[in-house]
Amino acid sequence: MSQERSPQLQQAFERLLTRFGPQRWWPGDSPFEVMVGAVLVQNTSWKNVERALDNLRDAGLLAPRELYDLPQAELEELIRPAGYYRVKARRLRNLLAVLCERHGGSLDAMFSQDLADARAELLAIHGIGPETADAILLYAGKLPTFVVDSYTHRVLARHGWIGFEADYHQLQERIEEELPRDAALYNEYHALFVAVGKQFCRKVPLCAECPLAEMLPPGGPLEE
DNA sequence: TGCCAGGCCGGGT
DNA sequence: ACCCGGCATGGC
Repeated sequence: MSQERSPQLQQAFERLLTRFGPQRWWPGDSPFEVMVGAVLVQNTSWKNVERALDNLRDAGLLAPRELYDLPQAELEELIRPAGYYRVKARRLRNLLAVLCERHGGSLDAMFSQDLADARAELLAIHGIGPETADAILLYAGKLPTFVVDSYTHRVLARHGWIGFEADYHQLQERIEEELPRDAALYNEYHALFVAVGKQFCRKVPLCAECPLAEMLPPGGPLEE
């Protein structure tokens, strides 16, 4: 019954936090900006997203109604630096339609539902997948859902904490069952996974200087 | 120069 | 169920 839970993820969190310090994610001045950024950053570097957000901010469009009223062609031009600008304009408008037409443009209204309901609502939007939905819920809504990304997957799998074949849901369950259900912790931890991933998982996988190197299984990182 | 980045969708087998 | 291509810009 009281099954013993190994504290590996908690230990990894401590190490990453010690090494990298608080990440203060998500960059953005308002929850709405965070929400927009979550769509724009899909498979894209944050640097490019910043340009797009700057354009929107300079145009005074970082508000639900203002952005939703903008013609799609103009939206496309403004977010162009973020890449995939035609798809993303469509995806943003799909999201804005739900936000504006179902919740009167109020993020608070959208996030005051049960987490499961809010998540389902986001996932039903064309162009919003699990990672984008969770990023919006956690970073814009402060709701406790863990954001899984490719770095998270690699780190956990290479340490043997989960199989490489694990899908998004399995990873999320595995992580959430081992950590206290705490939005601030999830927030920091996801950002730390990205930090360690960028530095150590890109070219040289989990090299000796990786703060998690000592937690690797005997024989080193597992291969895919 | 080529490859990649904080995904997601649709079509083919 | 699986695999794969499309989507696009900017940085290294």
